Amino acid sequence: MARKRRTGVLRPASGWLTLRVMSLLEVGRTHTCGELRREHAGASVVLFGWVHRRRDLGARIFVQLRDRDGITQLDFAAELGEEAYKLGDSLRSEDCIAIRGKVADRGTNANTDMVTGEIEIKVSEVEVFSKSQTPPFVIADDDRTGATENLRLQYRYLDLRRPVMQRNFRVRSQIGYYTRKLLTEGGFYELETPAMVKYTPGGARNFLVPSRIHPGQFYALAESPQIYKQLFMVSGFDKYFQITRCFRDEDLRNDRQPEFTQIDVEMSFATPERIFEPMTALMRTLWKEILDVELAETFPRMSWDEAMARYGSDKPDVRFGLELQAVTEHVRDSGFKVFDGAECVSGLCVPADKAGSLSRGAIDKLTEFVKQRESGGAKGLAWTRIGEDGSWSGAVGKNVKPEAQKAVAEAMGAGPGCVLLFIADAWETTHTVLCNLRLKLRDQLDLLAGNDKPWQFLWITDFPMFEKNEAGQFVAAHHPFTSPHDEHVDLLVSDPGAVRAKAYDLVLNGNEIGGGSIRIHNSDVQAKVFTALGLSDEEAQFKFGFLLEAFKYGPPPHGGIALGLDRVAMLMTGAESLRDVIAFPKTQRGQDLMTGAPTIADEPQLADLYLTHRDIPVKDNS
RNA sequence: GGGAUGGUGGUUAAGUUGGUUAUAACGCCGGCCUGUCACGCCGGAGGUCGCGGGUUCGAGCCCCGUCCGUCCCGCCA
Repeated sequence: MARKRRTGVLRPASGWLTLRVMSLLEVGRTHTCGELRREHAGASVVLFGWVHRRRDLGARIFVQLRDRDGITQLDFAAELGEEAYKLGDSLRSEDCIAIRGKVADRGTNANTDMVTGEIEIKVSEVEVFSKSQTPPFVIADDDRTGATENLRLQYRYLDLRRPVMQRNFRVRSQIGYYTRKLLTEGGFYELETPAMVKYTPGGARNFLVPSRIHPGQFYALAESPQIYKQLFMVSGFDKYFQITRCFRDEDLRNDRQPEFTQIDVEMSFATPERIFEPMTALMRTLWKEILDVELAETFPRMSWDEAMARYGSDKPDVRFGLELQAVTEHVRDSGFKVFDGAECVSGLCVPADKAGSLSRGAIDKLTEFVKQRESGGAKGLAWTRIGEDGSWSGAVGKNVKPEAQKAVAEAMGAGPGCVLLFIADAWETTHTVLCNLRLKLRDQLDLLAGNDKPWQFLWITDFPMFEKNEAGQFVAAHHPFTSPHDEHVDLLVSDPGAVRAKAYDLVLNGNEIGGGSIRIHNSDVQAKVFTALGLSDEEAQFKFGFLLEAFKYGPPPHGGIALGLDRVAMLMTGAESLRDVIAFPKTQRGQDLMTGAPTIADEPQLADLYLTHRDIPVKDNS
């Protein structure tokens, strides 16, 4: 039923009276708090916002008024408006108000630290929309809020008022906008897929949703739209994208939330290069439009094998050198026991101009570092410093034969003043540890100093098709529909570990921001992959029968990619945590501190779902 | 599941070897102040030291358990 607007009823016929009665809310704001400049001087304006700070000088009160676009200084004084001044005197932090006043040029008194610092508003009229309790923490205009994350999450709506957070979510909004614009204009359909899907064991742990209508049965929240988007290709939609929520019930990290957002893309008749093209364009558009940064026209490609060999990582930070140098061949029979018995010996050469700060004590600390389990757990760190005369110091120098020293120095490009750091261990351990050591030295030795290319995108290609789980069985490295390279199909049976896939990741400054693959559309190849994975026909039918059935009806060759929107937002904003670009994130233990979720469901609800719970550990919530 | 680290007025932190009345800054409240901009000056209020147990003449501090935050490993594209 239509309701009569109250102001409509009250509003008298005559114009001047209307002005006096109308609330400032009805008048509407003329500007935001971020846009007034010197050229607006003299204008009469209405601003809405929150009281950011108040500086009471007695007969003159300055108030910083804040909205999402900025902060503008208000000036209250009795000569500007008696009533306004009285109200200004009563204002407190975070009151929500409207003001009317005249823009004044601050002249030589301007605050050059503020974009609106050239002007202030001489306030003649104030309307207090609502008063605020003293907030539990100060809404600081930068990162100095001081409040612990615990408290910030509990009062998330206040935390989000902070200008830095407002900026983060502006960027996030723009990422969505430009993604939709570019991909839609590029011929992609934005299509939706279900969040509640069939439960398929394997891969990430699923959140389960009990079915009321089907007692004892469950949906799963989608880990990703993977299978549905492939079915879209069977349906002939040709190019699809979606900005979609995904759910994974795995333990959280700084850059991992239980629900997160993907830019999900799939294309028919795809090759890896044909996927890279629109994704590169997308990154270029985002960086140009949002950060005004011109990215390279194409991003370099590097095979997984090369990335592992040169950086020990499938998501290398290529903003600096310090690459891994394999020296296993050169130190075979070197005379040094540590090297001779090892499966793989590899090292880093810290150049002379950076090696100065690597004192004996600093290297001892690095030795401790490489031994830690989270660094990869090497047995130790062999090292040597090369003297002016080319001699090697320490145990490595003493034990490694001169001809081996020469060969190693040559291979590593090492000269006087360099420090060489070696790990001798199993292949995987050596590479993992050196990767971690390399990143540690990046920070410790400030190796990014003077870096003139702050955004280094990289495509990592040709991932292994399979990896081994702890039981030694092959499991899909990506997912079981990933296509192997055509020339590797025969290896699926003879040597699965050697098979490389048409799978790729997009890496930015050492962060994986997306990944995808060309999918299998040939049932013979699919069958071989299932066999290599130890999946019987029955199991495959049970898990993916509907997809295999669909693939009997002329599936196009297709492939796609998924980008982590949250991670992209985190990198673009410089946020330190995913939580700073997700409006209402969960804590590391998966709780929402503001609402208290998750909570225990009551019995009637559980009964509806035919659920009973087992003994629940009683929590002491103090 | 494991490791590390933190929890002390509203907030952020200090708190020595276990010892008298638990400090400080910011915030808050009151007063003064007409050019501040993290305004300034004067005064004031505000504490179950996360929770439970133990050791002790005595615990913020030591021990055990537990809850919560953060980071990492396992796990996870």
